[in-house]
Amino acid sequence: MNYWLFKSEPSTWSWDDQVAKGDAGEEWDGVRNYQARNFMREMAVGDRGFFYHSQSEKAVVGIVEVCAEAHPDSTTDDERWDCVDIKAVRPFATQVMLDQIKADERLAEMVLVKNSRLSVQPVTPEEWKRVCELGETDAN
DNA sequence: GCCAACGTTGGC
DNA sequence: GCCAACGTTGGC
Repeated sequence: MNYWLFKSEPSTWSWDDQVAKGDAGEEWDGVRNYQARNFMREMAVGDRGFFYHSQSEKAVVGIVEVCAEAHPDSTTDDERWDCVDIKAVRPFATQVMLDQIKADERLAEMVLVKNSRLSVQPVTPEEWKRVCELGETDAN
């Protein structure tokens, strides 16, 4: 199983919106960046990801699971863009703020820190464990 | 609201 | 195939 991070502006699509979709999940559509798309194409059903709120909150707020492999993005006719479906698994007991991540030397190499603009990104198992620890949340 | 960083586009 | 111009993202 691989780990990922999905970034969203809460004003556009928030954790609460994601939770409201329940186990049916929802397309992670609207991605128009090749790197991000390529990561989604690598995802398998059952992979886990962090749900990150950018802009005003800048915090990891929950854990999601990939529930459908990459397929054409229904919000465009452009065949270049694929997306996966994800569903909410559980919220973090404590949100993990970007500041905390930046301050943690074990997380210094996270893509979130290194390339803050990438909206879908891989997370290493070590980073996964550490962020869950900071969020006081079950990593599994 | 500004601006730096980065990705994409299009002219050559 | 390079690179300038432009648009977008996201942190501050």
